[in-house]
Amino acid sequence: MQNERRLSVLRAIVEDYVKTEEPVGSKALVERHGLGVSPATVRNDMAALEEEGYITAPHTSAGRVPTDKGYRLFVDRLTTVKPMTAAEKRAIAGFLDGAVDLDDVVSRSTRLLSQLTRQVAVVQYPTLSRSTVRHVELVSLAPTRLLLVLILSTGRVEQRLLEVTEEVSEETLAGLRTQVNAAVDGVIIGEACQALRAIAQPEADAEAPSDDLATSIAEALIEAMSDHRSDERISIGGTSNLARFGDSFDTAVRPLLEALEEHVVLLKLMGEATAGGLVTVRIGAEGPYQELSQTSVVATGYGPGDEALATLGVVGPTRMDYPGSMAAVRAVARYLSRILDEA
Amino acid sequence: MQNERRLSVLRAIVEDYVKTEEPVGSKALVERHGLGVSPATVRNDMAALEEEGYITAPHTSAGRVPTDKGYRLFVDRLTTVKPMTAAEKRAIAGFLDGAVDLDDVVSRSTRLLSQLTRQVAVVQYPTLSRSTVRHVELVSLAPTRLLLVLILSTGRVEQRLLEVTEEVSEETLAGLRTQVNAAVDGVIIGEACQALRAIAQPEADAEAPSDDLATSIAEALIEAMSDHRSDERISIGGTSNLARFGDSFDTAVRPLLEALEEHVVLLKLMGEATAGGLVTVRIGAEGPYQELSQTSVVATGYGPGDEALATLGVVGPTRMDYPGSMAAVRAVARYLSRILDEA
DNA sequence: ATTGGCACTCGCACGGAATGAGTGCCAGGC
DNA sequence: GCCTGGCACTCATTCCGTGCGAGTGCCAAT
Repeated sequence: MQNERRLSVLRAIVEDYVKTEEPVGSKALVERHGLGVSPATVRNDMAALEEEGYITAPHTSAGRVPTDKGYRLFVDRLTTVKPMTAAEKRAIAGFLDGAVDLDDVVSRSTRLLSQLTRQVAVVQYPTLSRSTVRHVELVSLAPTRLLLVLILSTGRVEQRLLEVTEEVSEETLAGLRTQVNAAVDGVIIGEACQALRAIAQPEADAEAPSDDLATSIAEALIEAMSDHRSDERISIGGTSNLARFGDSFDTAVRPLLEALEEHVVLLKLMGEATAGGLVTVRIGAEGPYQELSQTSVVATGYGPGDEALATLGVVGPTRMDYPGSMAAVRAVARYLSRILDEA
Repeated sequence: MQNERRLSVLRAIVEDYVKTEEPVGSKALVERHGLGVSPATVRNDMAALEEEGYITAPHTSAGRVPTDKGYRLFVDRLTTVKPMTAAEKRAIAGFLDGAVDLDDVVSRSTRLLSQLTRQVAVVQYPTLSRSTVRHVELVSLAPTRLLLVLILSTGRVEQRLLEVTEEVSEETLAGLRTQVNAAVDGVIIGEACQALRAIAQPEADAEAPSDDLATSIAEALIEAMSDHRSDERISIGGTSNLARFGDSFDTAVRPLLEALEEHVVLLKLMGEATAGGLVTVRIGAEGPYQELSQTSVVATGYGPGDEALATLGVVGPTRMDYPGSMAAVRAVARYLSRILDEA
């Protein structure tokens, strides 16, 4: 693939097809785009492109449609992420600024992203694993019932109810509270778990105030920290945008709807978080799920300080406005990261 | 509508139509159901039923289809909610018992309900308004940054970050903590707000420790308590079940998908919470939303002690298995209420 | 290398006929 | 009086056959 014009032709085909949703022919191409050659020339180029597998003809007498390989080349080499307009930037900032807590931030981001791209938006809640512990609070609700509150640097709050066998006095609790906080405050999750394990199994230390109690508290906290469920929590929005693809319902929409229910699949699909403005694009059958051979994923990582705590992105049919989606995904991830920075 | 057999015919039509998704004719009716009469007789009854508006014929030479009015009569008089089997009950209990916190309970209920009914399930988070305050915790994260944690009797936990201008000492905070908790512990939300307002505006009381601080804390708590967002929080699941209705995509599925994004609309649709085993059924155009003339809602209230704190139910096309859906909705609401009772 | 010309290929939309499920009505039987 | 078998009728759906047109592939000319 060296020829310069051929690339332009491919670009034009992708752009036209995404816009019109119909196979595009040689004549329409030269009219709509200003490539100063005749349809016949374009036909030659198209034949070559088809030969190389970048486009395909649904049937003999129809125009051409990009293949997955064609889309891939398009996003890799033929497109530069167009920056958002100032107005869009303002809209994003304004929309996200009103958020009151982490849940709200995530749900607003989801709505925003789905509206910007008119696709289905997926936002993963910030992962626990790399965040740090900000505070642990122990509250006694009833004589034998405790509430553990775990506050993380991302703003996420996990709580656990804990029934204990013996009554717990306020003093004991206060002691434990300071002990636990001394051990884990400001510490990264993984190490905090280590520290808690040490508390849970006081190796013949005589100074442990109330072994059973400390042990069960520590275990509950460890469980809360390593809870898989939290890694899997995601927010989905804009499902109704799928209505635009009422045609190809069985091949494209149905499998996607099913995948959206399978959060685990979805997360795998979004892939590893890659922060720092790098947007990953997964096109069609480029993954292990052949049911999703018609859907693409545009995703990126986000998190405070360019550290990718979680992923966010949009999913939709392969026939998608990639430059627009990539720009929106990148912009939202950037603002979201900034908000987490401040918090 | 007096004739006994006519009612049987209507019931048979509804059951058959729901099962086969096709207009049902007189011949098929007498074959599949054991009504011991000839097709001709059934035809007469059908003509009468059509006259009265309970069924309609899509076109001259097709079978009959129930109208909304027909479904209405069916659910009101022709069906007894069939109890769940023992196995189903066990499955429900087992599935809901593993939940670790309120979020988990709600999301499990959603999944459960959508799997039982093969419809889209909607579960509203327990409303704040009628629940009581169990505990308020004030945590200082940084010298000028506080975290307020509000724990309610339903197990719901709301948190708010609060920036203050002056540094707050641990002692001041402890004093405020006891003061606030003394005022609101165990008190129903509405009254707790009253009590907090009293704290927020200490009417020339000299003993207030730090007016500004107390005021802003109280205000943040009031805001958290009366936050509309929480009343609107709902969990949706089983969207992929809509795929079964790939036909009638534009008339049924698309409007429903759109309604599912509009949580406010959805909540209005679910209607007033009616607890105590009473299941409400809204059929087709029986509401203000003409876009949803093809969708029905089966809902009920739930909450601890038969007090309806929130609603839960399923939405789907009017052609729905009403007895099954009603039974599932009732069963899940019952178990969910029981769990909230225990918590 | 590009271009105009031209024959060719198919998918699709349109129209008419055949099909058949289902109805409405009527006259006769229990 | 209600039920039943028979019969003519309706009309959506299906199946072909045809014409049309968009679009291609190739070739000869520039």
